[in-house]
Amino acid sequence: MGIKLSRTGDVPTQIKNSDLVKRRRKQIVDAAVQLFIEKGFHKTTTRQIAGAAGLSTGSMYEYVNSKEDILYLVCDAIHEEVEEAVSGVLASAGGRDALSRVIREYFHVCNNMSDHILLIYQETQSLPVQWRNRVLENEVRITGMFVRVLENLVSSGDLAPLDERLMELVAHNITVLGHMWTFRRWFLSRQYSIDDYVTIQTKIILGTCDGQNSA
Amino acid sequence: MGIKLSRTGDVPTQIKNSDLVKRRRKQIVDAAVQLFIEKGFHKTTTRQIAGAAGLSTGSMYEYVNSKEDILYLVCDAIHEEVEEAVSGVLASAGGRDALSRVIREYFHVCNNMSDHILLIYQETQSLPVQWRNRVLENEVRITGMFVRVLENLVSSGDLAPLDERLMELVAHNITVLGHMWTFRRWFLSRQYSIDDYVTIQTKIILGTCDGQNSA
Amino acid sequence: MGIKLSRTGDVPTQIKNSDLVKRRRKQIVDAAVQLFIEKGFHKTTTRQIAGAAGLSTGSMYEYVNSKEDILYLVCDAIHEEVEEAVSGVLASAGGRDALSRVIREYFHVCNNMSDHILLIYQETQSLPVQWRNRVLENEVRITGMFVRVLENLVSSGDLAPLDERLMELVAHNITVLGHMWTFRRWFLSRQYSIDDYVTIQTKIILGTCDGQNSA
Amino acid sequence: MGIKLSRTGDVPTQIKNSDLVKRRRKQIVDAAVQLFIEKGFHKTTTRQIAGAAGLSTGSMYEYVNSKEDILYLVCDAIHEEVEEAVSGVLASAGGRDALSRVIREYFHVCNNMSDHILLIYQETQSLPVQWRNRVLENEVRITGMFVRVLENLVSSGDLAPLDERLMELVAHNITVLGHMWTFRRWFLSRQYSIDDYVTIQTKIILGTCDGQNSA
DNA sequence: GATGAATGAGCCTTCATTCAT
DNA sequence: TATGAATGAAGGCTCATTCAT
Repeated sequence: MGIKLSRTGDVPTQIKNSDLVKRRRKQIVDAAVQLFIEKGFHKTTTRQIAGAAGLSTGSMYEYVNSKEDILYLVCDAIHEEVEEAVSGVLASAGGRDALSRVIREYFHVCNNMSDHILLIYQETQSLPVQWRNRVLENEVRITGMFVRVLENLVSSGDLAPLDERLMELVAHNITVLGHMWTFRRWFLSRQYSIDDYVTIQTKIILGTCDGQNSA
Repeated sequence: MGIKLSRTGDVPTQIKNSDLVKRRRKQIVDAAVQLFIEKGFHKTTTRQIAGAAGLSTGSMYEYVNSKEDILYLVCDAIHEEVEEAVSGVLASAGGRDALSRVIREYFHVCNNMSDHILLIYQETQSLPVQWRNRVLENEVRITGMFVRVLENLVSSGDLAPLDERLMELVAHNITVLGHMWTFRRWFLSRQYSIDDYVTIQTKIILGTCDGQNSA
Repeated sequence: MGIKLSRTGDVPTQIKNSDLVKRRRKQIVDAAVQLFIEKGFHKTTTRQIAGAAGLSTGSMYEYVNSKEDILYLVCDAIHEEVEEAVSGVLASAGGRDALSRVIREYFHVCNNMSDHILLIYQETQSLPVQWRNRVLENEVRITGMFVRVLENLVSSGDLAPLDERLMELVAHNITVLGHMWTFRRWFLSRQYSIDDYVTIQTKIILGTCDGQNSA
Repeated sequence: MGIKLSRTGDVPTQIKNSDLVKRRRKQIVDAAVQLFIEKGFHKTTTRQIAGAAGLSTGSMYEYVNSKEDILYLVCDAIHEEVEEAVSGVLASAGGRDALSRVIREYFHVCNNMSDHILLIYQETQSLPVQWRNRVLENEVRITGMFVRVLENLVSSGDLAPLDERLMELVAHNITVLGHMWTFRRWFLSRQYSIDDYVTIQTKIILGTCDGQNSA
């Protein structure tokens, strides 16, 4: 978890200087994220991306082999950001209310990265299979972080023992309930602020753990 | 709820015979659903759709004004099918275990219509705003059905009184937890059968209701 | 000149009843003229014409063989209308001021049928050669009417003898100067009313005749 | 008048090298003029234009945004050519017979550019409004050149004083009588050579000026 | 390493015309 | 006669990618 393994190394390049590659790819990804969010992957042209990234079309194609490459890079960057944000809290997570704090933090990340998360839901399908799988794995790795939080809490006694499978599912639920805010915010926000949402869902999730306890 | 209001009447046509319109559109939608699922909206061509529907391109465009029309028709048909399936159970839903039964049914619908539900998550964005909104409304109408189930249970005494807002959120959770199976099945199914999934999530959801009670 | 030879008889039909043909074709032409003026020949569809004419597409094609047929019928109808209007004045044309009266009348016809005349300038080219020629002949036949007026005036002594070729050219000038009002009205009308225009151009044309006299 | 202001700068491009733009657009316009004259705007395909211009379709669209752009470029080029030709004579126009010389020159331009002038009469309507207006303005600017010739002649005493409005109308008449040769040449040329035409019309026009004098 | 012009396959859509009913 | 659904060739335009400079 401490290892931040940038998987983007797997996207091959024409360029030798690897620092330059990193720098240019950042430009590309930053530009692309915005554009993909605004107009979607298919309605964004490579020209627009290159332009927004401050590169010529030709140049861009020396740091990237296809438009799909860019999409992968984008998805990866998004996941990395989510992961990083979450792992920040995890570091300091301990004690009774660790779970609530992690949930709160994570849901706020989801709130802030709404568009990015939606992007992944919508465009992952456009990726070549291999990369689609990579993105899906990223997705479950994030869930894995929650599993570990739960495990720690149980082992520290801060949480009553939980069935292994249940624990995993609870982690998935946390993940997806965070996402839910991103695709239903347009509706939910009529009645709930993000804080309301966090509060209630937290109760529900914790209730799950407790309730299950007594079941 | 009993009224099956086909909203597709809003998509205008060149053809006068409205029975024919219904028939041809079914051909079109049936063809398109498959193709969209296989290759995505953008990688499916109108010629492919027309061909698969057994129509000439020209003919197809007498029943539809654009490729986007087709996408809308597809989304609408999917929602209609989901709604219909769910409302089937609702009719006979009563008594203590009504909620479990509805959940089970709904989750099975999600399981069966996995690809269709994914399709909606992925392609709704490609719709013109007005129709995108229509599709989103369909989405919450389905959630509304669960709200009503909960209300009925509470009012019949089969469920302990629930805060109004909580009830709504529970309904959303049910909806989205059903969807979760569609986008995480590739992973979850390694450890859970759909029935396992139903069982555990049902417990969690019911726990929510009970647990909340005691909170 | 007295003979109103409807040249439209040359456009063949499927239908026997020739009165019906005449009636239906009138519907078609009336509809088409408006549409062609509004949107031009190419941007008007046969469907629109049929619709506006109160016929089904199929029906229309029983009175007409092609879209070009319709254009020809339209051009012909316009010319017939112009011709008729002009020949009305001719009948009563005599005496010193006959020429001014004819000019005034004709220019007012041009003013009223501005759009129609423009239509002919713009779309004649889209006609099959044979019909294009027919339309061009119509055009010169109208000019011929002015030639005859001049001849009559000369032979009645109301106009000084004019060189034959000059006379013909004057007739063409009258015709085209009438048209000029239609394509330059947008500009000319800033400074001249149609009546100003008539007055001045008449002077110029008459001056031509007189001036030429003394030359 | 000495300033040749190419208005085509208003048509935007993807290409940065503006010399190249000029060169390629010349290829495009040259090809298009021929094709439009031969078959008309609507029956010419963009592929044909690109082909005749020695470009790929894609390439052509880097220099132009639509087929209508091409039509505008064509109309503009034609007007520029006419203007240039006429302004050539104007430069050396002075003395008694200046007007005749200008008329002769202009009518010969019309004779040589017959097809081009017809093209403008026929296809201007297919232009988006804004450009249509531009073309119409070009048209009156050319007329303006004749107005100025007349003014000079009057002020130099080579022509008797003329009413301002009359002068303007005479200029329009010159312009349109030149055009007349283009749309009626098919008929007129049976009896008049272009030189005959020039001679007679010149007399008529000059007669106008003189005759009007005495009126 | 960078640039940006060139490419051309392919897409969505239109519409004049026909023909079975 | 009248209807209107069906046809399919063709058209305008886009855009990911390449490559000469």
